[in-house]
Amino acid sequence: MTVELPNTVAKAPKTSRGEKTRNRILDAAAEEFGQRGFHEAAVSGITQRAGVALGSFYTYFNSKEELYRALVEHMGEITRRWLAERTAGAADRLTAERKGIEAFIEFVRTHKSLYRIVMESQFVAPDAYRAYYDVFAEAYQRGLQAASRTGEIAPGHDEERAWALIGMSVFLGLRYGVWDDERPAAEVADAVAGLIEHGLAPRDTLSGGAA
Amino acid sequence: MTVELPNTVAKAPKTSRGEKTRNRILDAAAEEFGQRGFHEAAVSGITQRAGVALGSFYTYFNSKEELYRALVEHMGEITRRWLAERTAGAADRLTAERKGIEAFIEFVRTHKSLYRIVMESQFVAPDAYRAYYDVFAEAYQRGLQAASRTGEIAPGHDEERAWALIGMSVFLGLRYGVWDDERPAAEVADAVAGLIEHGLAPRDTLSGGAA
Amino acid sequence: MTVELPNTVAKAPKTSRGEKTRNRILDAAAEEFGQRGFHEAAVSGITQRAGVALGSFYTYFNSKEELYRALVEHMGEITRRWLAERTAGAADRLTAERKGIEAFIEFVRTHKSLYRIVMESQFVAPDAYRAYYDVFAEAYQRGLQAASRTGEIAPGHDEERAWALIGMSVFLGLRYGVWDDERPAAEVADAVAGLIEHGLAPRDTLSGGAA
Amino acid sequence: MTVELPNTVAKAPKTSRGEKTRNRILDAAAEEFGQRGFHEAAVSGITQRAGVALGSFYTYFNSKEELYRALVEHMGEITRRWLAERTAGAADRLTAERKGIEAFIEFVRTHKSLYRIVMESQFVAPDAYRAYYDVFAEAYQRGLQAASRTGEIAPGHDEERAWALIGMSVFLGLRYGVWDDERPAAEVADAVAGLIEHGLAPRDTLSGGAA
DNA sequence: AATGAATGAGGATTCATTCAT
DNA sequence: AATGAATGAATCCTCATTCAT
Repeated sequence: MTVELPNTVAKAPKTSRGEKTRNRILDAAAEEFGQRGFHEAAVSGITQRAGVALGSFYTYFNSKEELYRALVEHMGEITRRWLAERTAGAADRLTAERKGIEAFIEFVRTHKSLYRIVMESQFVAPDAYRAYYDVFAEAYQRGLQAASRTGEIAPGHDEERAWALIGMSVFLGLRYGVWDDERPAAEVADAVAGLIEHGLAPRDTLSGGAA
Repeated sequence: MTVELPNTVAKAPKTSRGEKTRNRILDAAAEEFGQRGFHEAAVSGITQRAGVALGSFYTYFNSKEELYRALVEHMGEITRRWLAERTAGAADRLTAERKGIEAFIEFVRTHKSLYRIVMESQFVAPDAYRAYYDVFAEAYQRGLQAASRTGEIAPGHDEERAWALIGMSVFLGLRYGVWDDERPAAEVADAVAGLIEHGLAPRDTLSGGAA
Repeated sequence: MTVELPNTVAKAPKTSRGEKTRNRILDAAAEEFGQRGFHEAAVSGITQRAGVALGSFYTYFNSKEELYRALVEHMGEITRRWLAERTAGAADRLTAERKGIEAFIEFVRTHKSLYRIVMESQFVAPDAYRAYYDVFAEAYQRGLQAASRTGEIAPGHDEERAWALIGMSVFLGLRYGVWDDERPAAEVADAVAGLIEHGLAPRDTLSGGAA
Repeated sequence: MTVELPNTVAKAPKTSRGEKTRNRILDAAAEEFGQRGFHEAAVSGITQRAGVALGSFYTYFNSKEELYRALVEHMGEITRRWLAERTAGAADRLTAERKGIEAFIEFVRTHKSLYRIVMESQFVAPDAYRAYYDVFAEAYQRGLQAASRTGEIAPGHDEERAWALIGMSVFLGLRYGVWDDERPAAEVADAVAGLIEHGLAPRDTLSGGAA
């Protein structure tokens, strides 16, 4: 894993040797944080995993927390790329929704311990956590707006709908990705497809049920 | 606040004085944990808030974590009671859904710092966290089953639908209860009402949109 | 077990009910101290075993240590009585020595955990520990003096001989009483009988070996 | 004092500076434990004596108890070296016995507070205590066997004799080394020499006393 | 850059003893 | 006498961070 330190590049390496060391620390940190959580994780544990001296940690990062934030931001990019790739070819918005849920569950399963970092960031770096979801919500919202303009989905309050749909994915990811990963992701996505599709679909005047 | 220590009644007070002290500690702990989080919270901080000696903490609780768990379980009860009371009079399932979301957002707002304890328990007492939501999910699932039997909602995979709907509430609660509590809860609930109602409503053969 | 509080009777019970409570505490303390050692033993553990309230401990004893000392002194009496009874009928001093070793090993085995209290007192109440052995040494010394006057044993430095012989018993007791109690005590005593008997016996001019 | 950490080399220093610090802590610990005993001794007391920060203790030792054990094992080596050096030139086994007692008393006097660590280990690290004496007993036993094969001493049960003789030394060391160090050690050894020598010497058929 | 030794604040927990009822 | 609640000093250990080499 190679993490591009985002905006606040605190301590950039200047040699390729340094580059390598920094990356080893980053990888080790992802493991340590993912497996043990922020508070149980120790900087010394990270450097041991990385096979470097304790002091080297502070050559590249200003603090344990700074590295943690970097990891969260990195996860944001990873997540978005994963979802984008897997929902790209969707024929329409509703198909994209189903695919998105499936992809998210698979993402969580594939990055189970990494994903833990994101979840825990709510209590370690709350602003990073919020930023993680805000980015999604905004993109989601734009997607819904576009789809409702084209009539693919019913018009509605897109911000709230975006958060609601994100919440669905997150909890399905928790339940069927983190806690129980037996059930095929597609099956889970299919199980809620009706809920989402009818929930979003344009209302037909003749539509039954909820007026 | 009076917390009935659940199963593992570790150290029950035997006098009314003890009862009072234990409750003072419980209240203080809820504040301390809610405001500072589990790791920042100090037992000494709790006892200071409670106005009792440090040692008194251990007269009633075996550890900081045990008390934390007790609080999470207590929150489960509080939450269920709150929601039950506020969705009780709903005319039908779909109304109940909308009311449930509204009520949950209000709950979060009302118990903002307490609710933090629940969320953080995912990383402090993961089993307690899971139990918190499992109880909801089971009840939710039963509710959906009943409603689909009576034809109030479309039949479907109730377990997955339950988790999806819980996720919606949780994230709306996070977004509009914890992070931003300006927007009237009813307004938020209304904003997603269509999504839920059409999503769950019995399908009409003539219904347009999602096939 | 009933311990007569020795000289420093701190808090004597005045009723027969009090008498009973004090004795229950004493018995419980012997168990707790014997099994867990002075530092691991807790006053609350003692009172729990005794089935009385924590506070009652201080109705009868001024401190944890005071009780401990009482127990050590009590053990002195027990030990002496045990040995006296078992060496009483000895035909002569040398027989008494062998019997004494056997009896001591058996004593240690019979009171294994109680005996621990004596040993540990060296670090908890050093004066009590010393007193325990001083009493033995003095009696031993008098015995040796008498025996050497009657010619039963060779004359010698009785104080040093007394301590040497006590040391033998104590270590045989530790090795074959506390650590390993399989070997019949009589066998162990027999195994060192020659050492003691020849060591103490009157020297014959024709005696070989050590001049 | 330089202690070679035995088997479980937990945290070996990698620089000479570290080596020095570890040794300072070791020396300070020997003082603190020797003077105050294991339970009264505080890690902070040790580091203060050593003139290092509290945390440095844990740079080299995993726990208070681990260091204590290291000290006990170290004492085993010291004791054996001391005795070996001082009994080396003995003309025969019986002389060696007398010299051994004298040397042991002197050892105890010279390392009075260190020796306390060994004695107390019975209640802090019982296995280390037992190992301390087991090593002696085995060597002692081998020595007795060899001597009885050459006819220097009477044949007999060497294991039991070894423990008996160790017990003698230990108690003479306690009485005349720890509690009272006025009497010249040689005098004490001489006082029990007859006991040991006649006790061990080969039996002459004409020997009087004990048949 | 890299190393690893040194630091010391911080915090949970224990438990003998006191005291009010 | 008996109870058990209340106290708070005491102590071990962790670990992020700094610094000298």
